[in-house]
Amino acid sequence: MQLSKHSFDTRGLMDSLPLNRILQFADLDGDERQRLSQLAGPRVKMAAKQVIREQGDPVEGVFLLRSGWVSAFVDLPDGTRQLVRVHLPSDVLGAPSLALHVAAESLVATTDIVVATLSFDAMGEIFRSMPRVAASLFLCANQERVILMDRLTSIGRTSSAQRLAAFLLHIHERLVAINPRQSALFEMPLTQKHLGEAIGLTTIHVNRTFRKFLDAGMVVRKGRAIELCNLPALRQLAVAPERNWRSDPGWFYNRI
Amino acid sequence: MQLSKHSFDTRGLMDSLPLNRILQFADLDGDERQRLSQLAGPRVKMAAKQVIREQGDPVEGVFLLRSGWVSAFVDLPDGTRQLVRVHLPSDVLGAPSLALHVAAESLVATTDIVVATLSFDAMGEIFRSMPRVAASLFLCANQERVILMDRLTSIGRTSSAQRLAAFLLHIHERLVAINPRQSALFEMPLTQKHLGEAIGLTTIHVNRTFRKFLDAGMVVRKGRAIELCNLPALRQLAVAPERNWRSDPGWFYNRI
DNA sequence: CGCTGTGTTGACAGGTCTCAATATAAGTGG
DNA sequence: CCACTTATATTGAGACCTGTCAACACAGCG
Repeated sequence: MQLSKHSFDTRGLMDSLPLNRILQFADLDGDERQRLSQLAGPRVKMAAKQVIREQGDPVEGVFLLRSGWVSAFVDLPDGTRQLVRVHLPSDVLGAPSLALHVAAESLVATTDIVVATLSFDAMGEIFRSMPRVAASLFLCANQERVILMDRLTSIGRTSSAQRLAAFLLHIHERLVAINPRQSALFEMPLTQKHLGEAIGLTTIHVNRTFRKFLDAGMVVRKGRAIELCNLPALRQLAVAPERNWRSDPGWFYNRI
Repeated sequence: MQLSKHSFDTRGLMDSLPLNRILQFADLDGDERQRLSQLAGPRVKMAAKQVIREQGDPVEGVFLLRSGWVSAFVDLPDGTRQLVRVHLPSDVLGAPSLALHVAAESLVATTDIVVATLSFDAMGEIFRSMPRVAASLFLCANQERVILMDRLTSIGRTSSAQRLAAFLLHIHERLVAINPRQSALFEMPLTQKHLGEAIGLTTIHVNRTFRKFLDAGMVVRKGRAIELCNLPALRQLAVAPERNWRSDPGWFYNRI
């Protein structure tokens, strides 16, 4: 990992990780959370646009995003790239590449971020002695698959306006999952170039499509933030099926 | 699951499952394989076009594909659908929906198939007492994420010919992974409609694109089979990055 | 034998991309 | 704080790729 000059280590019990994402399917007990936090490496600050790990780099573990946004790209030889995932705080980064020797995706800080590392040894420890945490990671990976499947469907089967609406709604829903009091107004650090790379359109066409949303009053821009003013209309436009993630603790963990 | 009238139960030690996919990252010992086979439910035969589990159906576990091809679709309200995954023998089916109450994808038999079930209880047992098998499932899930990311990149950033080439090559590579002696000639049970649903094109455009491959001699059709006659040309056309899956047993399992 | 699913082809419409240019905002160094 | 540079956003015109509509051939199958 490229270390920022501002990087520093504050590992310790008081320095608990944001585990919202891993804990979403069921509560882990205090001991499990504490051990998980202890397994994480030092937290590292990085500036926006810094590269956490580039496609082709050797895989030495995964990362836990403590704060900020990270974009995962698949780079193509011609210089274009596909934004395959926008990561928000508490996300596990880079796990897909665990199946590979070298990273399949480039992880790029979209905002200033703080990340911690989870080494192979830490992963091994989790699977060896923390089966409920292992199951949580497994479920998160499968949740990511559903999200990728929905993105694939959006890009493969729907128009530019539908794609953009679905993507903006998806980001909003994820922010709500992190903070239930999140309103429809949120900071949007992704540029229109990012949006195009995410939904399979050119920057120019994203601009035209986004402009239609603005003109229609469905979205309003306020500085670097946007407000989704007409969620029902956006939802109707974006035909994406609703996904209700499991949150009933007993369903799976009781069996472990 | 919809039971075929031909379904029958042959669970038993002699009835070992095809575990190529789960074993790909590392060898499990005989005891682990045996217990895994015992955990699986009865094997069930189903005819082509039968639905294993439909989008919206309650999730009660996952499936192990013993033989045949299965397609996973995300269905849209307007009747169109995205083919998000082609499953081959030894694949785990339906795992993405573990994170949900109801299935995110429809699993449809593309050929006549034989599947076995893996219940929640079986999954719990795996995570509780077979950590190396759990890790294998986790790695498979992450491998699937890479594959989905590559499909997303293909659809989002490349032309119709590039998409079709990448998809045909992907199928071929997976067949080779199952059978290293697999030649470039293989049965293709997917219709052009399937292909279009997989790579985000209309059937008609798939036909035109495929025809160009035929006219160029890159692909030859032999009955229900096709032969990829010019793999280098197809690979150059499909800009998809090559993914070399880990197969060094020690890297992760030694830590468990 | 008709039926249904699949493959094939042409003409045309439409959505998205490309190219070019400009405006606006953000970042940087003096 | 300003001048400069860079990144991002915006707009128009035209080309190209892909989709739509319509029609027909062909095969498998009951």
